[in-house]
Amino acid sequence: MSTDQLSRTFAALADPTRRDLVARLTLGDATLGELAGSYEMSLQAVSKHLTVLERAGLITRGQAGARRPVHLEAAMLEPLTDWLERYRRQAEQRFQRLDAVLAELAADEAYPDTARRNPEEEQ
Amino acid sequence: MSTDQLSRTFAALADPTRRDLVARLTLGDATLGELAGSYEMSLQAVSKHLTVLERAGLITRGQAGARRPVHLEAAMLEPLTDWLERYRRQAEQRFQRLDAVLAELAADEAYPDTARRNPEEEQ
DNA sequence: GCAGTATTCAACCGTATGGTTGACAACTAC
DNA sequence: GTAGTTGTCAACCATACGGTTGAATACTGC
Repeated sequence: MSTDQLSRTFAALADPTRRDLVARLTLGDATLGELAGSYEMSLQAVSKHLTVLERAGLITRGQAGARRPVHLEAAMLEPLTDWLERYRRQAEQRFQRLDAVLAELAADEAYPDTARRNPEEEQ
Repeated sequence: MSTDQLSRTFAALADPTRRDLVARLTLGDATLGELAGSYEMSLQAVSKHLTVLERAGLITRGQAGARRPVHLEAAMLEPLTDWLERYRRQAEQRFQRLDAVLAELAADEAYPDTARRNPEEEQ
């Protein structure tokens, strides 16, 4: 798993326990002990999951004495949606261009004298 | 890395090479050979990355003889944006509710006789 | 059929991941 | 201070991941 920010964040969400932690934290901050109660694994394992989320920037841990409330940094989800939307849109646009090409080919079929343009390869 | 669909898809995108492959494929289908030329790793390694993307449903491989054109299934990006948007929005709403609570506390400060409601814990 | 090209399969290697347990540290409260 | 609670650190283990190389398979074109 590579070390750049986007990779770390995608990787952090590639685990159902960590996604559940994020979902849980949208309802409000919580301590490790509170969170760990919901899972059938050791408290230390949950703490490791939180460390992964922290290194991805998705959470921060407060320092309120012995209790360290975990806080979700939901803004860090945006780069992911940005990336996903960018390429989904780009693929969609290409699909529309392909539709146009096919329509043009159909037109060529109907009027065979029309010049044919190269249908593949964009910048 | 757990085996559910969402986990597989997030995990598939948690690698810069695979994200680059997805980006590349938004421009059009390509064969393994064409794709592998762009990376400083063996053709077999790129093929493994494609297998990961395939198991996540993000690509399909055609069967046109010896050449097997790789096709992006951009629609499979949607469940990810859905998940991200859902929780980003949920966190945002909570933040707005928190703002409301703080405003209310400020009002209580100004008019101390107003009854105080429990500011924490939602469903 | 044969030569060449495109892709996959298999074995292997180093490192990262997700989990465990046990010991330690830090803070709270009496 | 001493106890108790909360969280972290460290060592360890099994398995998965990302890469390599070498061999095998599948198709094309003569």
